[in-house]
Amino acid sequence: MGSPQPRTGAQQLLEEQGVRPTARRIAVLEELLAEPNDATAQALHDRLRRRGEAIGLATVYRTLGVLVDAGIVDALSHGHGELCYRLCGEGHHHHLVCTGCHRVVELGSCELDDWLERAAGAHGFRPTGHRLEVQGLCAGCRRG
Amino acid sequence: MGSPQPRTGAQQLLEEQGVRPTARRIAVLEELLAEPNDATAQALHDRLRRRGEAIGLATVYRTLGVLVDAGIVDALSHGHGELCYRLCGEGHHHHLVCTGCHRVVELGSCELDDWLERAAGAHGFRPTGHRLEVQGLCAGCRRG
DNA sequence: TTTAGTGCAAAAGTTTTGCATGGTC
DNA sequence: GACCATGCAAAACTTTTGCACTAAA
Repeated sequence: MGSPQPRTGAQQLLEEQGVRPTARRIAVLEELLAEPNDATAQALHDRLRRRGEAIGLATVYRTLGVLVDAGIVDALSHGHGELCYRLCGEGHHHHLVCTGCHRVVELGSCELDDWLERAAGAHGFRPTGHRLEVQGLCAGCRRG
Repeated sequence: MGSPQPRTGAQQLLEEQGVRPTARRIAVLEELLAEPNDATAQALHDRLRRRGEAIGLATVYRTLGVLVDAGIVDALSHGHGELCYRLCGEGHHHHLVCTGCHRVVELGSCELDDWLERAAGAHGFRPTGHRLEVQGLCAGCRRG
């Protein structure tokens, strides 16, 4: 009874979300757990190969798609051609990206809803979702 | 004195922004002036060809880049692989996109600055810019 | 005439897909 | 054993670049 051997956080996360916890998926998720900021699919693939995982690029893309669908990771588009992926906390939040070092911080509370409801309503819209991305400079980069 | 012949709005807009008003650039800008919402570079190219313009796809991309640099159009990234371009009004604003019909409305006033200053400051960040994209359903699509 | 813009084709880069194979339930 | 996941390679797609040529100041 109980788990005979400890499962990694990654494996547990996958099981909780009803995603089959394969070795590759665990590896991708571990890489994201170790990444405080966001990373492209290509970057994740590089790191996994360097770490010794025999994983294909297509699998990284497929896995990230599965993780996004499961709500485990977020795909951010910074406005260039590629998407960035990032493990996300619970609930609604936004990202604060440092333009100096690319560090990402989550803004937990979102107090936009009331304003949005009014502003969108004035145009006949009912807002169903929104995405806010804030650029800024973190304390370190302001000094540096 | 005065203009001997009326210039199109597009040509005037280019001149005002210090962009050389070539035939191709005028054509691209006219297409954007006629588009109330946003459009991809490929879509604009298609329309221009269909309209009879002998314009290359590369030129459309180059022109859009010039127009974005000049602040005449905005590039929106909806989170897929391609960028959408849209003629923009003056000053700081945000976009309200209908997920039903892809209609875009500009939200003129932005009341986020105070909140942002506080929220970002709590993480040691100084916000330098932000982008808000709101998804919603317009009145027509809610009925339809 | 000198510079900047354009067309075409090729290249670069990211992401997706087809298919045979291997792993998981 | 049935089904899902994966590796590999090829394809699809968006965007950029090189270069010869043309148009604008």
